[in-house]
Amino acid sequence: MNNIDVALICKALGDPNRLEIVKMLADEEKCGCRILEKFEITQPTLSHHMKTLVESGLVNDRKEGKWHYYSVNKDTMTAFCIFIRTLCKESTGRCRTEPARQGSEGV
Amino acid sequence: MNNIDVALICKALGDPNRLEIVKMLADEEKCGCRILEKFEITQPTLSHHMKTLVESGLVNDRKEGKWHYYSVNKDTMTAFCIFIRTLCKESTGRCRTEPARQGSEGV
DNA sequence: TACACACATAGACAAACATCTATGCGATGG
DNA sequence: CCATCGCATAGATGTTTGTCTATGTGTGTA
Repeated sequence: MNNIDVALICKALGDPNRLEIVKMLADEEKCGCRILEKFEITQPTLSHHMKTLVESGLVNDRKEGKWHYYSVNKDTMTAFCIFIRTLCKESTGRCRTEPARQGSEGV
Repeated sequence: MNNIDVALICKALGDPNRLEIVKMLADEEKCGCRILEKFEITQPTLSHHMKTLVESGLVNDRKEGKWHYYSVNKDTMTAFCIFIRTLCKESTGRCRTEPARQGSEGV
């Protein structure tokens, strides 16, 4: 998972409404109209947000009749989770405790 | 950690340059001028990005003489990591395999 | 004391974004 | 076959964002 992918995912999660949507989908798959009920935004705005989420790879889109069912893409979310963990060294091993002063003065 | 905090962190990580900065800082504490060397941006732009990162809580800022030393805030990063893991149910327990069809038709 | 260096602040600007209204389009059902 | 429903697309608009140039501020040093 490269920087572009991660930045795209982060950008997708960077909007409070989209974050809330992903939290809802983490519980269970939901169709668009049900998601819409929970927010004070118009349908086109939700459609725009869902497109952003799907394009980031975080959310799956399954069509069935008139409805679109959305769910969290577990593979992407797991890969993202693993990536974030690498930024948080405590969990992968021992993090250096000293501030690392090997000539960090200005150039 | 509430939605606003998480969205702020995600927004901070949503820029490729800032993401790269955080990755650099995950290795070790660095001063601003050293970070600047790695990017093709001006010093004020870096200053702006560092402010965003510090305000999100992801990055610590320690001043020493003329220099500012930046490092990843492990507490924030850990809390963020834990939050992301809740969006990725596989790691917390068994995720439901069926699409959950209890009346998910339109309103 | 005067300069150089690290960083911040102010202001400008184009691009991206979140949101809306209006409308189109496919599927369902009477 | 036409109305309704769920969702997408088009276009507009105000706001936010990433970046720049110009300049200010504080600290170390010759």
